[in-house]
Amino acid sequence: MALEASETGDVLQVGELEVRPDDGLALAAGRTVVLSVREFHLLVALMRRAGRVVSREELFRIVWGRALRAGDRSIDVYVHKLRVKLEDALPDWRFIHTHVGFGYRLSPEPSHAFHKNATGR
Amino acid sequence: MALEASETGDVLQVGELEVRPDDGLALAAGRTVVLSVREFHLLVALMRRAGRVVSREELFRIVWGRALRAGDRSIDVYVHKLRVKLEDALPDWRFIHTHVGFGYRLSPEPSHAFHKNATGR
DNA sequence: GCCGTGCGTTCACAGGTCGTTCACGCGGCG
DNA sequence: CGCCGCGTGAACGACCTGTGAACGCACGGC
Repeated sequence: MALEASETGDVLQVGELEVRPDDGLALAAGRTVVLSVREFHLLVALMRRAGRVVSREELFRIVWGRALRAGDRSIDVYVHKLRVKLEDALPDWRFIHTHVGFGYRLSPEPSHAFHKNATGR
Repeated sequence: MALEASETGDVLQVGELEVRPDDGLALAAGRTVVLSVREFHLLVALMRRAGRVVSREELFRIVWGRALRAGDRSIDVYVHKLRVKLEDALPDWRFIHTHVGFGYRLSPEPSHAFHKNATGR
């Protein structure tokens, strides 16, 4: 897996976002972001795979601990909740990008980026 | 920031173009290029055969998983879509070259190169 | 026990994207 | 000229996502 720290007091950081899995703490530019348990686990999972496209299957298995059933939209809903809270905390950045047919990818990008074809969605 | 570790298997690279088949990720000069599933598979297929002329039949079989029917123009359409997005991401380079009657060949060439008759191989 | 609140799941509708197929145009060649 | 191979824009139904809301539940206070 990643060569980032393992479970010992690690601090995940992506852009202005900082998360401490062990402490159940999420910070946006220093200010704490209030998340529910699911939201938090989902964010951690995404941050541990920052920059990569993660399939819904994988995300669901990691966060929910079981296989994703066909038609289950929980992930979409939680991604949305996360987006709302992140956008609320850091309006100028977009973190969770959709790759249609593939999954989601987390990485910091200016929210006003040209919507052409590069680094988006 | 997370280190963009390279723990995944293969990373295809052609010029400024980089593709990670396992992650469903395509990068152009570092910036991610948003592709649909078909576009992505087509690009992967071409990159795995970079520098060689690949027939439509072969490409179709690889990407679509079935035999190319006479009159099917899907390939042309997708090659075009790919060209547009690649040109959009790397305006100074042309990647997909048509070999009339034979197929397509992927290799990086300066877009302003004189169209003589030699450049590729 | 009764009620308010927060959470996680599921619905339903709306909007977007994708993949395929048409239609039209163009240049090369017999 | 007529045909063939290819480029390209558009049309269209199928499929995928975004999103607000409804539900059922667990918990804690009163």
